[in-house]
Amino acid sequence: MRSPASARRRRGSAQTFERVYLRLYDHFGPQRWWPGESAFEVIVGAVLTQNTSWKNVERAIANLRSKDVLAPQPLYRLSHAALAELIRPAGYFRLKALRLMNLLEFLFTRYDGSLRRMFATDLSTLRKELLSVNGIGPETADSILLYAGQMPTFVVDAYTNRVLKRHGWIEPEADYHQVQQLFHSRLETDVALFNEYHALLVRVGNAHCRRRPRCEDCPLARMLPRNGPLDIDEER
DNA sequence: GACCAGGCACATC
DNA sequence: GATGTGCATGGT
Repeated sequence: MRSPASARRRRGSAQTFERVYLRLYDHFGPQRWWPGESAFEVIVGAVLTQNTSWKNVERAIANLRSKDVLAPQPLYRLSHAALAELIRPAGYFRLKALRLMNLLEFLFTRYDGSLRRMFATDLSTLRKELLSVNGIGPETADSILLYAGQMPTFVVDAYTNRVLKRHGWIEPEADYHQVQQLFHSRLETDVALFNEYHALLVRVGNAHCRRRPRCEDCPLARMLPRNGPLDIDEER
């Protein structure tokens, strides 16, 4: 645990993170994430988007919707082969069909197929449970918790990492937990803030930090420390 | 034709 | 514990 004095000395204050957020919000406006019409659609999208562009995920979700199976019960009744065929455009379709089946199996055996019951569980417990499902890793679990369950956990994805690393805010080898801790320690625990902040990082990552090693022309240029990565607190 | 995209599990050392 | 590999479609 840090003393108040050392907390004041750490690089990258809560105020810095607020300034970054406001800069992004002013520049891009509200992102209104997650792009999905229901909590269940968010969950399915979170699995389908693993290492896959969102455009391809949209095709797969459109297939599910056209067959009227974009809900727990109907999706659970599909065979692996039928589900795989519908989600083919999202890539890794056999693997993702299996992962969705694993998740549905969990939802029905543990929570009787009820998302309301599942999200009534406390955050820490449910996160552990989701991580125990084969095919659900930290990013997918946190996306489900935040964007489908409205639970306050920060999502770290390829965009988050890209933006932070390109601007030198974090060490290149920082892992998922460390990056998440950085946000948890600097931000108020607030679902709407976590939601919008992550969505804005994706937006700026798409617009500016994609291929260039440094992003001199992006809204975040020169906003953060020139002298090395930020300190990561180990406890929240 | 190479490279990339909103990961994750598993094998191997 | 660290590193490498398979999984697959569609856009640039």
